[in-house]
Amino acid sequence: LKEKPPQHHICESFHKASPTPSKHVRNGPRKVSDPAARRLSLYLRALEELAAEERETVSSLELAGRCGINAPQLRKDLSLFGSFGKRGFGYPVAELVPRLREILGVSREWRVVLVGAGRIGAALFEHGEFRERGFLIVGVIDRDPEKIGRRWGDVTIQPAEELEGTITREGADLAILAVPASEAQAVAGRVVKAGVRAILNFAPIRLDVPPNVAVNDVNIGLELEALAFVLAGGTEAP
Amino acid sequence: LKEKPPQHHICESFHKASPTPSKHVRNGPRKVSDPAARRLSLYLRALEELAAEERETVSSLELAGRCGINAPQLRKDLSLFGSFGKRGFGYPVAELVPRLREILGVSREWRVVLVGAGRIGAALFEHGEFRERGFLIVGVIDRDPEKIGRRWGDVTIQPAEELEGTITREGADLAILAVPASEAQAVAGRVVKAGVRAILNFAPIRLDVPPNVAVNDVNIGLELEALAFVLAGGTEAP
DNA sequence: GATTGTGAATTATTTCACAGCT
DNA sequence: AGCTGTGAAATAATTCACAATC
Repeated sequence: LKEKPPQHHICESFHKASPTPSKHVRNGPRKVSDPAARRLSLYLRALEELAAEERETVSSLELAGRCGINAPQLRKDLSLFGSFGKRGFGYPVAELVPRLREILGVSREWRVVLVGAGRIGAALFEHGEFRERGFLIVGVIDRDPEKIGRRWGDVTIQPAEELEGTITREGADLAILAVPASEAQAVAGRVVKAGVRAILNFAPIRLDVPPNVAVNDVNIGLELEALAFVLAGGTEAP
Repeated sequence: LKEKPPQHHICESFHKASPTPSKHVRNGPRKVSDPAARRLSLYLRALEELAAEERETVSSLELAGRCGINAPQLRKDLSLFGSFGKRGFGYPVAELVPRLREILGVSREWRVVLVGAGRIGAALFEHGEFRERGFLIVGVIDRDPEKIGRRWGDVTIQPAEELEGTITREGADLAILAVPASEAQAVAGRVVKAGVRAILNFAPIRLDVPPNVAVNDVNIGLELEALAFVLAGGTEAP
């Protein structure tokens, strides 16, 4: 039995390659850690709220406070991508929003194929937030003959055989896997072969994918267990 | 505007207090980091599979491989709680499963109140995995008059006013918040006041709760954005 | 006067390497 | 011989502190 060295899940694929940090060549992003990247999403959301409130500037202290982060952390995170703030004033909200959108890759539209039209799939489909944020569901796949052919919004549920066809025809960039654990690995293999390079996986198993594919797991059971662990006092001394 | 120092979300509440690590007093758990705690859930799941396959022992190498973790990491994680393995043989599957269940706090039943009977709430309710793992939904709350009074399995959907009553009557330990972002903070305040000490939050906002309450966020939009960031090449040099 | 940007210090987490059992 | 348990080393992430700037 061999050790499994290449980690394809997102935490690992975030900081790949280069052991030399190649520091501070301002203007132009460098290696960004996974936690930092996730915090950027929080900042963007908070900034969008501020923009809606017509706020012109915001200090690192206030923005960080809204995100539950501390101020130096936020400043450091943003400084990875440039100097957006004005000393003495804070960050210009209206300018920073599009810059962050650009950095996070949400200034363009992403085409998503949803595999699995069960409860979770349906909940995700209805979740309007995606569309707002530029994630467009261009195909829904299910193997249940009852569901095939039904229309969800603009798309018609396709049978499993149409998975690859839908991905290539619609040019899907991203797949959401809302299928049973027993099928998830097989589906992952197929979507990858069809050209998808990022997967949001709701099945509670580790997907084995090539190193150039990013996987993000949403494991609700694990989240509950983490809470049980805290409630049970697992973090404390006996 | 003041800095927000106390972080109640789970990542922070995991490693609270004690700056002195008070090291290796074997037999009895010590401070456990958030990532380590989450890995324990992965190990448990893999071990349960192995138990189902009637495997007697498993090496750190194989178990770690199945979880996408490396072997020394796994050994170190387990060693935080004791010495479960036999040198030269590996870990005894049948013994380790209940020990890990105990450590993770999933050997007992946890009583859960589900707030929000919309798409996400319904998907969660149907998600049989919870019950298997000891999370029993003892109450469902919604404010939609259409839904109030409907029966979901053994429970009847209660109106919003019944939130506190349900929590105390049913002795709920844990709340799942599947409500719109605009209501999440208010609901969080109420469940905490009613005695809940752990929250699984699906609303894309940061909940402000007292420091003795654990919050775990499931933020699907953020997960998608993290994938977009990788697809857009955000982690790489220009 | 306020607030950013960032090297340096600190703290946390992971990995290594090997002694110690079975 | 094989594999665990664990200090020590290495790496990563966060926080601090303060000079630079508006």
